[in-house]
Amino acid sequence: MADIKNDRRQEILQAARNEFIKEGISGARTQAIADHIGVTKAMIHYYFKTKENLFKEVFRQASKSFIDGLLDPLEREGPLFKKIEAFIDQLINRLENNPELAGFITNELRRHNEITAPIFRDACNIETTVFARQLEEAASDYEIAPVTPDQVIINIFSLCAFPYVGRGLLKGLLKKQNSQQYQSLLNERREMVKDTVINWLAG
Amino acid sequence: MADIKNDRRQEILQAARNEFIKEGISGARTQAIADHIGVTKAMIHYYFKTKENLFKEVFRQASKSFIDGLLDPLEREGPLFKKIEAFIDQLINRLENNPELAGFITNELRRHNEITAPIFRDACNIETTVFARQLEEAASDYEIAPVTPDQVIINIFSLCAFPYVGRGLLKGLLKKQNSQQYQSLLNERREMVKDTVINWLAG
DNA sequence: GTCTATATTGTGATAGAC
DNA sequence: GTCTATCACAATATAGAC
Repeated sequence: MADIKNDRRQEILQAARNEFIKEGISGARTQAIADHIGVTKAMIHYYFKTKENLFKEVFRQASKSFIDGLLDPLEREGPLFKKIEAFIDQLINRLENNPELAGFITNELRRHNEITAPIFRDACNIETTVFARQLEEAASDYEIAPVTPDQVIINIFSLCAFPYVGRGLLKGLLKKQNSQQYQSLLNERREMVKDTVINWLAG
Repeated sequence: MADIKNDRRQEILQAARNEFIKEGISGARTQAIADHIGVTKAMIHYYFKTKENLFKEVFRQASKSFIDGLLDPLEREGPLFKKIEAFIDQLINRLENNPELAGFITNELRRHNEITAPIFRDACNIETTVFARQLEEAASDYEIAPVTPDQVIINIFSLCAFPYVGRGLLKGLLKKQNSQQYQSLLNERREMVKDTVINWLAG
């Protein structure tokens, strides 16, 4: 039946997602994916033809799940600073729920840009027009310093995502061998990132 | 002679550095390293025994070159905000001079933590006692908000490094297909990062 | 020190039986 | 749809000649 066929396909995709996120496309092994759900490599070929096809599908879904709706809080009606806080909350929630996802996406974009950039670009089919206009108005009313939406988004993403993507680097630099020590630093950051961004804008 | 032996060793290390930074340990090929300097793979075995040994040596040098002296501006005498600005300048200089280095280190730490974390920890043999004391004094004099040195360093690293490590992600998100457009965003950031950090501390 | 040649294992892909 | 068996080749490691 079509349902059985679809189930098996989904099962492979799920196992592939785990393997690719953990190992990257270069380190991932089709054998490991097959083993994990108790089928043979031939099944992967049957449903996806090649490892690269399977990777592309995983990367597409990973990108979509990370990006979809991410900027929505900025596009709703409401006061500027409230919206920024809601956006930061949502971004940190996503990072917290899937701590490896952002690192996977950034790294595969770095190492295999040819393959991944078009897929990621496609997933980033989102708008920021409301937010851009609101920033401009606030700046011309002298409520905030004159900044571009691009730099606001870079700042917020950097402050939120790097502690996850660069976790190992920061743990070494700050000498936090204990993971709980580092996690409590992360917990403190939610309000701290909001302060950092708002203070910067409010000047 | 010992010098010739040492030269060839260095030559292999240099080629390996390029290959490993570009491909990571999983994607790197010993054949590619050998080809690049016109020797055979047997040479690599002669000087380093295994690919993993060679990688460890490359990662050790990469970590040291990134970390050594990095926090020095914070440990010198002088006013707090000047020191922070000098630190940000130096960090961005290093990222600019070697845009792939931070991404390499963060990713190998994520993917091969068992191997890399001890090496990186060893490279991070640095002090921040002067800076920590200065932050504490400024906070008790109400010159700045009460913050820990750890969070200051996380904020600065995030704001400086993520635009390089997560370049592909941000380019997609901001729809900058043109690399020059993205580079000019990076150029604007040097002063902007300083503002962001100082405004946050000054409250 | 450096190379050629080869051992050994791993890895993605696929043909063909059921 | 699923498996067994196998191909073709890539990759690291290494022995042995020079």
